[in-house]
Amino acid sequence: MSASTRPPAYSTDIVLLTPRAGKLAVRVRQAPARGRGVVLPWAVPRTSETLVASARGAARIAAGVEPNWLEQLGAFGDGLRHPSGASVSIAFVGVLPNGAAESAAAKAADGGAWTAVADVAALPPRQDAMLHAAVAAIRARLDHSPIAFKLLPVTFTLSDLQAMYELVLGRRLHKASFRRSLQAAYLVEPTDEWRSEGRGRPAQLYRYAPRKRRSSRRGVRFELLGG
Amino acid sequence: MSASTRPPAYSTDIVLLTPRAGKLAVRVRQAPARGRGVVLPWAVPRTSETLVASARGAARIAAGVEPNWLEQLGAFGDGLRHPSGASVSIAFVGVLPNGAAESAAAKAADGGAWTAVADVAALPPRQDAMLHAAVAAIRARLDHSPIAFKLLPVTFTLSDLQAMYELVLGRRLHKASFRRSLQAAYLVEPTDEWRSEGRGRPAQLYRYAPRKRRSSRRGVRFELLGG
DNA sequence: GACTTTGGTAACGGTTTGTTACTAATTGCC
DNA sequence: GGCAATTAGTAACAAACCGTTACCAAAGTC
Repeated sequence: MSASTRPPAYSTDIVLLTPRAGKLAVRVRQAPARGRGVVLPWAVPRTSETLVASARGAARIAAGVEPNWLEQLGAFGDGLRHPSGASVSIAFVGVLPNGAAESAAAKAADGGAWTAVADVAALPPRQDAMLHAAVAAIRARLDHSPIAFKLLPVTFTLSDLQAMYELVLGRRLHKASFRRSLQAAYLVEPTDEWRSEGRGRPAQLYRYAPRKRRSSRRGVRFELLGG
Repeated sequence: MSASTRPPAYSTDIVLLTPRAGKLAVRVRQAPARGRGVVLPWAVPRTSETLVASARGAARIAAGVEPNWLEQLGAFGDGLRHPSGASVSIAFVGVLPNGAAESAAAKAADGGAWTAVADVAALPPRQDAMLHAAVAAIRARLDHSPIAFKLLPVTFTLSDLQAMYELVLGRRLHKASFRRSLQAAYLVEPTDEWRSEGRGRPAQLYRYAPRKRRSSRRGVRFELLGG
């Protein structure tokens, strides 16, 4: 990894996301050399190591914890510059629940920070593509993978859950419709606990507890835009 | 690539798919060495070359044509054996329209063949994972990407189109619902031509001609199964 | 107690969609 | 020619879905 050695064949990079102050935040650290840019955490996998394990390790070093949910985004390369000098980088996206980042901050080994996705400045081109791909990926898989639940603590209110969906999707949802769909999906179960947040009626806490249900068997949707 | 040289750092592999006799067929060729297994086309990208270009090249060599639609599936590795010996392989999925494979058969440089996906035997483990990922990917993106249209000739009947959707999805669709959804999506336009296939009323030929339309803005769906 | 704020649900109405049934145009057979 | 068979294409009904409005509940604040 030092500047004198030959660049590695490939790197594993991780886009770590967590909710923070009502926005999606990503883990970055100062670019090692010149400039005031930032970089995503990355590693060069050992030959004995799987790709996911390498990405997990990069996350642990960067943020002090391993992500709650992790998925490969694909291989990025093709002329876009990368800090490692590797010709190809395999990107992962990982998510952390709300407070996990703070409580593990002491264990974080790099001098990095969590930054709102919109405020990230001057990422190397290849990692910039990864960040956009990561946001698009969690948006696309939000209703097929339990991403929203992995961004929340184990218990949460239905308003919390809806806010998380709105945060990832970037648009408002209607309360009644959201809850009706949620009920039909048998994804959550109520706990005995209630949470009072100052003003307003206390909200019941739920936990993620998916039950098997018959698959939908719908017709086709034709959601494509064109081209 | 010869057995005496050091294995490459990574390879690009391509899952080429085309409809054939009412089933999805994939391009494979005989495994180079021992055994009666088959392998997917793959290449070692030159350093000056992008990943897609390398995958396109592998497709051109294997099938004589470049795919009509191409998308990266991701990086595969992690202990699964691969004929190249590379520790990581970047997989692509590409599709060809109905007759394109036959008309370009002369230009195919390897002694490969098109085999129904269900009949493929003894693929190396890593490539077996790629094949499954490829089928899952085109199924998942079928209503967001024009995959079905790229599996068909430029003009086609609506029954052809529905049959292609059924082929990829692996289940039957209802004619009236399918056409109603298609009409609402403004994806096709009729040509002046009609095709008579022997018995039955002739069918009008259509072409893919997507127009811009307002995005749907629906609520969430909660399609996930659990876990 | 009245007002505000947040949680939670009922119910109306328009839209979507699975399904059945029908019409249209051709070929093959008597 | 006449009629069954076959494939294309559409109309229309009924149920499910879903966006929306409205309402009630339980807490804090004045």
